[in-house]
Amino acid sequence: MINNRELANTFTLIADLLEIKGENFYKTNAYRKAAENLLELSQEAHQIWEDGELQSIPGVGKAIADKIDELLRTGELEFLNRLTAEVPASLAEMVKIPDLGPKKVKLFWDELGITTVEELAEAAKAGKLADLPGMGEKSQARVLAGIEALGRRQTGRIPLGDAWGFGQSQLMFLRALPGVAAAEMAGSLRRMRDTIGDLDILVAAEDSEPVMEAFSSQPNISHIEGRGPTKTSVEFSNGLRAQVWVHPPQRFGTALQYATGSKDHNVRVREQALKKGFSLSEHALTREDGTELLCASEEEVYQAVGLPFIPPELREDRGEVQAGLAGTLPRLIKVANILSDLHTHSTWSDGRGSIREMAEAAIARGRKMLAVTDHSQSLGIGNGLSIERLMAQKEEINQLRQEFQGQITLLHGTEMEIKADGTLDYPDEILAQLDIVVASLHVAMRQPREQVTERMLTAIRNPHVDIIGHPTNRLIPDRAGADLDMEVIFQAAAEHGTALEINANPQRLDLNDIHARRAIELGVLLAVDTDAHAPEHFDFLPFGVATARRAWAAKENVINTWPVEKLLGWLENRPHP
DNA sequence: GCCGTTTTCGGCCCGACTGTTTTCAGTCG
Repeated sequence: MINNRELANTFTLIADLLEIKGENFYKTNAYRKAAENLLELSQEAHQIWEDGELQSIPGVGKAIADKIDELLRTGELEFLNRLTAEVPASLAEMVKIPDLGPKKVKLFWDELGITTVEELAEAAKAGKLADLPGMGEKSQARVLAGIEALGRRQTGRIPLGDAWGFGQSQLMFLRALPGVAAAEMAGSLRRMRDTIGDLDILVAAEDSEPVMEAFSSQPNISHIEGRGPTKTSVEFSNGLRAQVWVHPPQRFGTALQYATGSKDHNVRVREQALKKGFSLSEHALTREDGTELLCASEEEVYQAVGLPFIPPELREDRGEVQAGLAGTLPRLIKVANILSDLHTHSTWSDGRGSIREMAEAAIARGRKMLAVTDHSQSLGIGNGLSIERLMAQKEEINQLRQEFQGQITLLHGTEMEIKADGTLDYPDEILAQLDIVVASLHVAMRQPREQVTERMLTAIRNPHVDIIGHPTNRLIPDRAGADLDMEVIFQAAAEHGTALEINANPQRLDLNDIHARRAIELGVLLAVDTDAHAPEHFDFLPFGVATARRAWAAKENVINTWPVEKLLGWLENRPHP
């Protein structure tokens, strides 16, 4: 069955080819928008199709719904076949080259018959591009540079955790420059997406030139892609690209709002601004008579267009503007609300810290409760605990519990394997002796959807299992998660009162934002845990909380925010229908 | 092609930077 990604790729291809053909911008944009929305669905499109509800997908009207229907029924699309007969599909590869768009690609195709990236590189090297209308020596050189850059950038988006540290160091560098009043991260890093395309940084300064000069003179920059008074784009030698904007402090609010995006959110906000009689740009809110309303803070921007402040994590055009207008935005969970970490490891299995060290690290970060959940016996690679070792561990925790009394509550638990054959790794009578049970999938992830989903349901239905750890077991950026029927998982978790984890490790962030949001809608409780394997891993927490915020989670949706007594009561007497 | 508490037809955000141009087109975010 064709999945959402394949559908999205098909519509993106259609958009690219129509654009090269010179089709109306709004029509091509409609295909792109539909593709993006397909990727944001929490369910598979074919399930929606079976219910006959395709047009309930945002951006999908009759024409696109018919095309999805044809693709799902036949695996083919007559419209696309006719289109590729007219415009070679390989041209879509060429528009991915930086600084090349549909107009230039069409020019090379019309004038020189070029249909592939290889032919384009040859033509550029042979000097055939420079004489074309609108082209010149510099543009020809840019084409070659773009093809090289395309090769370098094949790695695509980078994990949030990797971009975070680099972004912070850039912020510190900029904030230390003379004349800089403020510097803030913007773009997808500020919105805390799980992967980051490039860094967007906003600087407040009266005089932009010295800032741009200092920024683009850093030794680890491999080349400067653009350099103007308000915007500079560079590529660092590690392959990461960054853009820096400089605006005067009194315009910082509009500029930060603009640079944070997302693009779709900004379109929505600007529509709202127009209704209030303003044209909104990064510089100001401009009235129809041309006078400007300057905003030093984002709060002022949102207020002026009639909206409450919208937290960056929500700015994805997933209904946040509408909710803001209706006054139904959630009160988002905060890092400071988290009292417990319910999924951590120690040297008993594959952790790098003793239980004592982990407890001390948790106390230092203000946690009130810590669950020690080492791996279970069948996970050999993780030094999983036999029943004998599990019981010995209980002794150690009982002793430490006395020692840490009044500082932190220690729980004895397990991260239990959901085994390949669908059974669980400890018998129920052992699980009954533990304070908390996290059940996770690590092996046989490539089983067919029905089989792996059924394994997960076995764990969810077990009355001793409290939390499902990193439900899909994806790894960012390389490993897709197991092919689970998430809708069925969520319904079962809601029914049995089993919490689903948002694993805060930036390589995991699993559940992701979209799945977690759907889970909340269906009444599922979430657990935000670090899965710490070392004391410093407790610092992953903000990534997990950010993912929960992106899922529109309020404090009460996340069991880690509950007071210790309430959470202990839940673990003890969880309703098990 | 999609969409609607100002619309079922007529809209659909706004600007920076570059290169090739003497006023603008293309690309990008």
